[in-house]
Amino acid sequence: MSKDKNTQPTASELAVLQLLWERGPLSVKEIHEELSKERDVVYTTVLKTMQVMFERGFLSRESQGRKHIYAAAIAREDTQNSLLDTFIDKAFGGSAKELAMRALGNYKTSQSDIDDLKALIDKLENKQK
Amino acid sequence: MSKDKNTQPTASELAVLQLLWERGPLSVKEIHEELSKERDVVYTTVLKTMQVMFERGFLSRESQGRKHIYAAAIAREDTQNSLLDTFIDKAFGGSAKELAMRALGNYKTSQSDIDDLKALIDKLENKQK
DNA sequence: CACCTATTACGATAAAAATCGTAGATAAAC
DNA sequence: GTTTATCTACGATTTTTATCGTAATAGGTG
Repeated sequence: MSKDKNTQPTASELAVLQLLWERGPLSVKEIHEELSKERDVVYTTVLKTMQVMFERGFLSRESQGRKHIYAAAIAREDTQNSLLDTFIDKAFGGSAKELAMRALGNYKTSQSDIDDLKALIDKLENKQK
Repeated sequence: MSKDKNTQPTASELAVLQLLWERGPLSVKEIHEELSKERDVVYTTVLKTMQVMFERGFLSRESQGRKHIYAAAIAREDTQNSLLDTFIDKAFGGSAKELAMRALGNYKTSQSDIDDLKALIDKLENKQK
């Protein structure tokens, strides 16, 4: 009913979630292979992390033969929103607009990005009136 | 040019920095008073945090009588940019645009916010061509 | 069926961050 | 000049997160 206090994934947990969100359910082995491309990490470290995530309710899993196939049990959008919320407070003193403008100003945007943004802004403007 | 790897303030350090960025140099006592409004925290905890921050080069300080007046030694914008960078990767799979749109979509924006955004987007668009 | 080996389970440790208590020092008050 | 209140210094501990090693097990393969 009331939500857990403890529902914000840590940095390494997020790395796992990203993969599952993007590619669907995966085994520990597959996650480990993926993560290993970026940095050195031992198999059992990943395993342990995912076991903890399972306990925390961030992942679900089903057995397939002797192994487990894990899936994200929390929604990407919800999670991102919650992280964003925390981050805006922590780093931008609560100003979402400041954050958005900084993000846009500092990174490359394609024409289609710009179109999307324009559309969003129109929508915001209309909602306003 | 490129910044030290190890120079990202932690969450509690950021809370201190925010205050200093907004209000200018302050004593430990003043920071403590401010932070106490939000959550329970013991004086020496804040002191210790600030001492560590001083060692880490995040704060500078000068003596005033028997006490120290601390100031932020790292720029707000630089720090925010660096944090943003990390955050975009960690939580939004590297997409600044996704992050920006989410931030805008989820929080209230005033007309003047919208005007600012439009201006920024025009600028981005022109830079593109 | 017996052997391999991929896989899980789990405890232990390490590393990072946050918290707090005690001691000592210095200025201010008397 | 003695006392008192305010601050700093700093070590120790706790809490959280990340890492890893060892042992047990369950399936597939010969």
